[in-house]
Amino acid sequence: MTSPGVVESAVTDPRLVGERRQQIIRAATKLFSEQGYYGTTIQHIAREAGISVGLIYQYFRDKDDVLFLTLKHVLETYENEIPAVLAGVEHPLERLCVALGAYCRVVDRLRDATVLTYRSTKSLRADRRTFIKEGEARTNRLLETCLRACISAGHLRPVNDYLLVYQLVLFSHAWALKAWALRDRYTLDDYVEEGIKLLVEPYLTEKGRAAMARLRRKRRRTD
Amino acid sequence: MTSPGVVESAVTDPRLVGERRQQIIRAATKLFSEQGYYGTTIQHIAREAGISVGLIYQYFRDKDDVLFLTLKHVLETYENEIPAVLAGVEHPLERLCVALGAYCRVVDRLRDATVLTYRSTKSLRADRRTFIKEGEARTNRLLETCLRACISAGHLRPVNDYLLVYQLVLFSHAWALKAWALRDRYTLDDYVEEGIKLLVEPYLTEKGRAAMARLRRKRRRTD
Amino acid sequence: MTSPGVVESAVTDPRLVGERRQQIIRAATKLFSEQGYYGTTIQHIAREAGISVGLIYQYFRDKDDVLFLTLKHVLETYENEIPAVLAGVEHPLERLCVALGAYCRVVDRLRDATVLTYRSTKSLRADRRTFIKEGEARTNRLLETCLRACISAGHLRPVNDYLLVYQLVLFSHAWALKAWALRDRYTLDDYVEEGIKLLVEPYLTEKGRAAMARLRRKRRRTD
Amino acid sequence: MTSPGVVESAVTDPRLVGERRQQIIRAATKLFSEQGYYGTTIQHIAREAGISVGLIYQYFRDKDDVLFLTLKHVLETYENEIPAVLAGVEHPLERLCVALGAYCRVVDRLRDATVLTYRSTKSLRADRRTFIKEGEARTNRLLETCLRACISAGHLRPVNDYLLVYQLVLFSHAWALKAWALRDRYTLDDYVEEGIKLLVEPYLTEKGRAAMARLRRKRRRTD
DNA sequence: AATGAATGAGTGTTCATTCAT
DNA sequence: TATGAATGAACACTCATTCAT
Repeated sequence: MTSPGVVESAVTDPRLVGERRQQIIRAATKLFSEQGYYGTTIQHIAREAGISVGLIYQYFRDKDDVLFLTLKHVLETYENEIPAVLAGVEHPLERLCVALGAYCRVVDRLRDATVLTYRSTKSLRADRRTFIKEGEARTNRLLETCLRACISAGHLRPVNDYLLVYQLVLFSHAWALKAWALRDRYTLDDYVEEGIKLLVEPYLTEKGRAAMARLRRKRRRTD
Repeated sequence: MTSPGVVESAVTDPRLVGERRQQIIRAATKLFSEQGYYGTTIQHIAREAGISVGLIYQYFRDKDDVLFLTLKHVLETYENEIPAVLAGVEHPLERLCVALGAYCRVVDRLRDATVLTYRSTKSLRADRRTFIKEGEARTNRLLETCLRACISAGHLRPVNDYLLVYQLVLFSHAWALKAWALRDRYTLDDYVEEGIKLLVEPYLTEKGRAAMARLRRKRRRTD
Repeated sequence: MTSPGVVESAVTDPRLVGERRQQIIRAATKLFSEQGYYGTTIQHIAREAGISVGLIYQYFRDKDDVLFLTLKHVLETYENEIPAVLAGVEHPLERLCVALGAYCRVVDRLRDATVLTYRSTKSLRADRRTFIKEGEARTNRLLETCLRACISAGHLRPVNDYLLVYQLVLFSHAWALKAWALRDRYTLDDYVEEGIKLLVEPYLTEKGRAAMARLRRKRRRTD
Repeated sequence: MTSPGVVESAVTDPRLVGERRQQIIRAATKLFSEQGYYGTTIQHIAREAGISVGLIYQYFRDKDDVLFLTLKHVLETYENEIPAVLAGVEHPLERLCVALGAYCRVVDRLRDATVLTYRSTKSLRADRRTFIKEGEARTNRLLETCLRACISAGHLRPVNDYLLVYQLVLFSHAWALKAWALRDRYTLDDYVEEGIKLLVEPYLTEKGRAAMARLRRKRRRTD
């Protein structure tokens, strides 16, 4: 059959395909996030996007397709945004902290869509569910790389990096998943700061602690 | 009108009500977990439970009711199990570790239902959603109490207990949420052990480290 | 099959059959009248009658049976009540007026059930519908006899007695059918009085007018 | 929220809305009349109308809506037809007789729907029931106006016009309600003629009788 | 004779998908 | 390309009826 990651369209002009899909996915993300996959109808999406029902079926094969591209879009945002923010940052510890901050900020921006990831992945066809999970794993690896660099450089003592990455990811996701319990107590920046204190600092080596202090001073100057 | 946590039944015999409800919830938990709330029909549940469709409506007002009691059952398992396991355990650090282990073990046992909590809470009526969230908060407080006792006793250095509890909870939930990524690499016991290393040990004080070592020796003897 | 007017029962004791049926019909009449045939469930009737669902099926074959006996009961009330009131009344004009008054009074007492007659007769099986219509015709004939006696005696000029009987019946039924429009403007007694002015007096002969005046005076004395 | 008399449609083209609704109401009127509201399923209506089930829900919110518009259609026919027939008729007595004839003719044409009015009004939501009753009152007023004009002009002696109007209305409705007892004995025209003899002529004044005779002669000439 | 738990066919309604224009 | 009216399979829920106790 078709490969799991590709969605075919009846329309040939690739420029138009891109535009229309973006338009539809924007609407779908909003509605799926607010009312869930099953609470959102194709007719809702069409109205929200300002187009006709039939047109959606020119750009997506079925509703599953729309959900899939919606979730894929969230993952792609992670995969684009985090490396973009890391570009130019050299110091391993700084890279780790910046990556965590970037992750949390994307979660904040796509809050509803992040929740959607937890709620609706199982609504997908099996092969696409796998595809989405692989995307998630790829994002984790971005953090894993940063974490390992810190360990190699001796800033962090050897820890179970595999599980610690998950804790960092869950910490970020929690900003969306447990928004009702967190947003009243922390600003986003404070939350990231607390995350570093909780999930990075305890594992710092002597060297790491010194490096961290320097980074803190530097940051304070540039602010 | 009705308080959110109570579900009425057309059947009067309380013994029968208890039995039938359990029978239905068992079936519903299985199916909701496998196929989600909307992917599961009342017909499915009836067939799985070995009863007729109509009978479900003698014990639950509607499908929402079935989901609600299913989720409530998960929460009640936490709230019963964890205190039961803690009974008789004295040392603050041991209580914390035992609580984490108990939490993970309940998650392991109700793995599908735990995932269901994340997927389907939003499908509930608003007041019941709140009710479920409060149940979750109550469970968190069980861990929070253990954690604070450790800090008061000087075994753990002062940390952001509110967030650390969330990390411990997420760590436990991850055993269900990310089962596909974890169950190949860890047994449940190892996973708990790693959790302690990752989310408890780093915050130990000098005193805490000594106490922990003693506990470890004691445990090795009793095993 | 069974003859249309007979309803069989699984219970043999005829005394019990009579009592239970009355108990059930009382409940059914109330509920059918308030919520209509389809808006009333057998479970409602059982609760209202203070018995179990199963018991109803010991005394009636099905729901249709219950409706049938309910409607039959209304007709029988007419057929018993009107002759009872007429007994001993001699003068043809007085008999006509008394009959109309009795009819209206029964309608008033069985107001809801009378409306039910209009609403639900069609819900019956065909043969029973006919049976009910014949009962209605029988009641009409009671009035028809009174009316014809007045004409024969020269109190009323020859009129279309067949249609005038219908007008008298409709006038009585209107007290139930259009209650919302009539009960604010008239007491039951006034309504009957107006009915006589409207549907009897205009057809009086010279002789009839004299007789009517005498009757009026007589009645005033006895009041 | 929505005013009780308006029914919204998902379809925008007003021409189509009109056509489809008429098509559906025609089918519904037939079936509701034959089998009653609860005996008729949406599937039946769809098949009778030659369309799909879903389409009905594009033009009506629910089954209640279909019944409501069906009943409303009957009332509107009265309110349109009677004034139309009266247009150009000058003489008060002629107007009254023409109005009664028009009323009976509409009842004849919408016979089943008229019975439906009696059977199913209670199946409507409360606010709509009121709406329908008001429509009925409006139709009554058409007759009331004719009747009062006759009294003012001295053609009819003073009578209880409020109740006489009801008798005229019931007389017309009886053509539908008691069709089984009337249609074998009268043609529609004869029935109307008998109605005039029964419910108009007895109340004529001397002047009225003379006028009536002239009208009769005139009519015989034009026929 | 009496109970009420259990059944399951049948109903109103929704909504993904199609297709004539 | 784009529209939106039309379709009909599928679902939650009801309730007359049965039957074991």
